[in-house]
Amino acid sequence: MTTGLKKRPRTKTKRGSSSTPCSVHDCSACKIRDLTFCAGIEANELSDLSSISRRMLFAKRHIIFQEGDEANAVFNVTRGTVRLFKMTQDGRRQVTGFLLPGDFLGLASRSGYATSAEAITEVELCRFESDKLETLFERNRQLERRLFEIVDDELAVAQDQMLLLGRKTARERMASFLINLSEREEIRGGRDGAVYLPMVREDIADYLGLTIETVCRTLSQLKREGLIRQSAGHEFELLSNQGLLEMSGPT
Amino acid sequence: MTTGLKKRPRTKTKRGSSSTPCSVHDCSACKIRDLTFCAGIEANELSDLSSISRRMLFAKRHIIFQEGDEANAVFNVTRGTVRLFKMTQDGRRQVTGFLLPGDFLGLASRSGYATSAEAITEVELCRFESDKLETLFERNRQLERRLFEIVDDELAVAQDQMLLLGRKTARERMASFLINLSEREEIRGGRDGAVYLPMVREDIADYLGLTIETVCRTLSQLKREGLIRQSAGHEFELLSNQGLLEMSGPT
DNA sequence: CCGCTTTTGTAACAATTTGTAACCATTCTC
DNA sequence: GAGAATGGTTACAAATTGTTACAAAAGCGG
Repeated sequence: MTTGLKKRPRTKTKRGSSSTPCSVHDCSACKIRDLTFCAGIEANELSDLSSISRRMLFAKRHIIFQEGDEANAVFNVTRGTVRLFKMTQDGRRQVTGFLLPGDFLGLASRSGYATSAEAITEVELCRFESDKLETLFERNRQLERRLFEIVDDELAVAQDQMLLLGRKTARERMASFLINLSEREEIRGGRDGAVYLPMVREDIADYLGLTIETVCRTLSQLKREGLIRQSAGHEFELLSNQGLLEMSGPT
Repeated sequence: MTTGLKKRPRTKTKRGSSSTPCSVHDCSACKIRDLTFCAGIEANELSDLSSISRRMLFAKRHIIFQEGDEANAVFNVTRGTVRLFKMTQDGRRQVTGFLLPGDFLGLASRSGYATSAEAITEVELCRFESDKLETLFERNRQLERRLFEIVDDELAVAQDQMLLLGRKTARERMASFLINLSEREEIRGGRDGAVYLPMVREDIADYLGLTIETVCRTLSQLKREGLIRQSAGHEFELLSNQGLLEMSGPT
């Protein structure tokens, strides 16, 4: 690798103004509840959850929260795609994750949110104020345990990503990325072998520790080799899951 | 970066045989308690903690647990240094962290321990069986919350490491590493500006996503530039914290 | 204390990835 | 609908880092 020092001009993001004010949400109608930390909650307790959750809408490119902001709420994505990232003062960026519907966001240490969160597409979120959630935990330990599990999983995912960033080649990173997204979309009811990539090349580059150009070149290579096909603007098809899996590098 | 594909012959590790059978431990005498999740526990509850903790000793290079092992215990390091890592089938390794006295280990998702843990030096641990700890949590929510905090912190550290692996140069990585260890050792009572590196170059390389040679080269460079000095085999001195900080790359 | 192994250090060379630049396509704006 | 801005792609040069090879130093076991 060379540096990653390049300071590319980055499209301006917009601050919260266009998020709709909160509106009440009905958790019992939530179609992706089983993917979230709200899974496994008793039917008669769903109203508890509904009562403390608020639906929010963010337009494309709008910031949901920023690294270091005081963390007084957590969220579930119910629609759209979110990017989490850290920035350096000199403009380098590391995307730490992409969130799909059902994913959780808002983890924080004592120094506030650990990353910034930004809407890639239009995004709909369920918002839970931390202190209200704490109160609910008092009565529902199960819910708390579920959240704990989620954090543990996040940590495991982060460690896998360290392996990718520290020890995998560009091709392996791209293959890992495509397979990972494809699997996650399949769980959410996506068509097998189809991958939707709403993020731009720069997002992928900053996620995989590469440059835009390397991402482009690698994608082109994979196309030439018949492993993937670009069926539409942001739509890809994985033509050989097997081949990509082998290429993604051993676990 | 090039590949990281190189499969170096690695020194054999030894399996648990040389860990001493558990012996009871007195938590009230623990000198590093304030660094661990046992911090902030009431004096009259320390005996609860003592009753479920067991002291264990691991010789240099011995495995404490392996990635995927069923996770039925967590640990605190009380003496020595531990490395956490993930391995690929083809022999690549990513070290996900080095643990010093006071550090916690044993985080796991549902699929067992997320990483392997190995003693770099002789290591002394406090072992807590998970189910006994769970029972204690029922009576002491504070303890549980503290553990939660620790996991959150780990996640934040992991994300910082992603930034390092994805976006920092070799020099910046080395500088970050030295400063980070120095700060952690200072908290533990180490001499200011002194860093003890019990791990070998290969460990550092696998932690920073570099090769042994690059680690050597970079350390030599830093020495030539008067930023560090090697006072003894594994002892280093940071001669310009300022310079290293600047070099470590912006947060 | 000696001989072996392991670890560290250095250098020359090679390779992957990046940097740069030019160009095209698409979308947005006025 | 023209022009600007954004996003994507490719070619080629440059560079950091990896690879290979070998020597020096340190550590270890007998």
